[in-house]
This record gives sequence, structure tokens and C-alpha cells, in this order.
Amino acid sequence: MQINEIVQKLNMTARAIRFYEEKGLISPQKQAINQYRVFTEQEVWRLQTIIALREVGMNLEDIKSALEQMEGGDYDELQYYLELQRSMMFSQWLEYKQMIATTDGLIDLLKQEKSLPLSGIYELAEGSKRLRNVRKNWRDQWDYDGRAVTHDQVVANLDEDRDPEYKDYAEALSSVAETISPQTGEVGLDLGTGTGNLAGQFLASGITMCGVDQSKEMLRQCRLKFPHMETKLGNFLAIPYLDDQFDFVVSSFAFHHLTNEQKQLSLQEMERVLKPNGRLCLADLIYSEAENEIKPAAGAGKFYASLADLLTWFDQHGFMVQYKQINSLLHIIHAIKA
DNA sequence: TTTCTTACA
DNA sequence: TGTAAGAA
Repeated sequence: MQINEIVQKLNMTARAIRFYEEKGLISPQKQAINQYRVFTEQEVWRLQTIIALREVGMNLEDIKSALEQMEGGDYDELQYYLELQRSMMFSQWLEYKQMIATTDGLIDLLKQEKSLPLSGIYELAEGSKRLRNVRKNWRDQWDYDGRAVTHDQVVANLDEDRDPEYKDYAEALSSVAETISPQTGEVGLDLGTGTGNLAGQFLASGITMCGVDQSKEMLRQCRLKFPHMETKLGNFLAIPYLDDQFDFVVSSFAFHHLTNEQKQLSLQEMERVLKPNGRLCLADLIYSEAENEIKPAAGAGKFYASLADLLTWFDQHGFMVQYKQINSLLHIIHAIKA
């Protein structure tokens, strides 16, 4: 097949095809006489794949590696690329939501004041820019990919001196499950599910669970352990689910990886995916009280929330809250969306 | 007529 | 990636 047939068949432009070749995504043979490109079925298939991946917003570089993986029969990688794409789309969706809200704010100001007060504009613009940056600055700083395989052993054989972070791990998990005490037929979300240890508590009693984690390797382990659990790549700041999807949201030993600013966004996100009257239960390392309390160092990339801040947030957002303390840092927080 | 390459937007 | 120009 020559280039024009392809162009019509897949309705694209010849320039695009040559461009893909230039970028090394395809490499059709050329006729010796006139240098015309000749396309095989294989190449048509590749082109179709490129178009499809393009359609979901993947850039050419990523498509190239995805294609290479698929050549090697590695469909896991492709799945990862698609999930990454999906989670990015959720980030963008939220950004748009934010921008819409900002615009609405400006429209309201315009209506009320007949003019745009500069301070208001500035505030709204700054606000949305800040939110955008907070989301953009999210990264895997913790190398969970590298720790995925050994993670379960680490939490199983705790050396409390070396890993004070996971002290009372098992107790915390079962406490969360107990607190939520899910009804048959309910659907729950485990944020930062890792290898699915918390979700497993619910799965064991026949509850449908979805898990979100930012580490693909953690999710791989999780899928091995719980093949029937739905897992998605994503993060706390742009939960890859639509609004009002879950009866309850849980999370353990993960929230403290967020900065305080990110925590606010994250709570907002949990609220978004939670059904009306949904429940939320967090097990995490939290400073309990008083400013003058001696706060143990949280370590790099860790930000223990203050209990008071959390309670305030829940209060302001119409949640009923209860909490209990497991050890000096570890708390279980239970909030119900009224 | 068709496609190719190259340069530029 | 689109468009334009010159060549095979």
C-alpha cells in the first residue's frame, strides 16, 4: 500500500505519517526506483495504534516506547501507559473544574460590582495557579516502585527501631475495618493501597474494593495478591474516579506523605468521590495536640498532620468526626459526611 | 499524477 | 504537524 491509500483508510495526513517515521515510530520500506514508501499490514496496525494512543492524549515519545514494549509482547507496560494517561486525564479534569470555578467567581464579581475589582481577580487567579502547581508538583519521591516486592515483609517483620513508621501496623488496619464496618453491597476505596493490605481486610468480608496507588509496582504486587480487586494508578490529589462513587474511603500510612497544603486538596478529593453520607477513615501518623508538644521529626518527604487541623477541616466541611489514638503518633480518624 | 525532501511557520 | 516549493 502506498501512502495515499493509508491516508484515506485511516484518515490522516501524509505529513503525519512521514513525521512518525522521522520520529522512529514506524519504518516502512521504500521502493528502490522512486523512494515511494510501501506499507504492510503490520505498519497499518501500528499506525492505527498510534492514532488510538494519540486520541487519549499520549505524546509521541511515550507512544514510541509503548509500541516497543508491545513488540516484545509486554502488554503490562501498555496497560501502565494507559493507566498513567488515565490518571493524567483526571488531573486535567480537576484543573478544568478549578478553572471553571474561578471563571464563575469572576462572572459573579462582574455581576455584583459591575466591574472587576483587581484584588478579586488577582486572588482568584493566584488561587487557581497555586492549586495547579500543587497538583503538578506531585511526584513519586519515595521510590515505592523499588520497595514494592519487599514491602510486605517489611511490615510483617517489624523492627520497630528501624521502622517506627509502621508501628502497630496490623492493629491499625483491623481497626479501620472495624470502624467502617461495611455492609454487604457497599463499595469502598483504598487510597494509597500499596500492596492492598488494608483493602484486603474488606475483601475478606466480601466487600467490593477499589484501590488507588501512585506506584505501578505496588499495584502489580496488589494484583497478584488480590486478582479481583480493581486497582488504578493515580494519586491523592486527583483521585481517578468520578464524583459520588464510594460508600466509604479508607487510607492507611499514606496521608503523611502529603504536604499540609496537599492534604487539604486530598481531603477535598475524598469528599468528591464519596457518596452523600459516605464514610471516611484514615489511619495515619498525626501530631495529637498542643503546639508545645515535642514533635518527633517526621523525616524527609513526610509531613505529619496536626490533629486539630484535620478536625477543623472536617468540621468546616460538615463531617461528623470521631478519632482514637493507637500510639504516640498513630491515630484512626473516622468522619461521616452528614 | 504522485510522492519525496527540505525549509519554515 | 501544516504548508509551500522544487525535483524525480
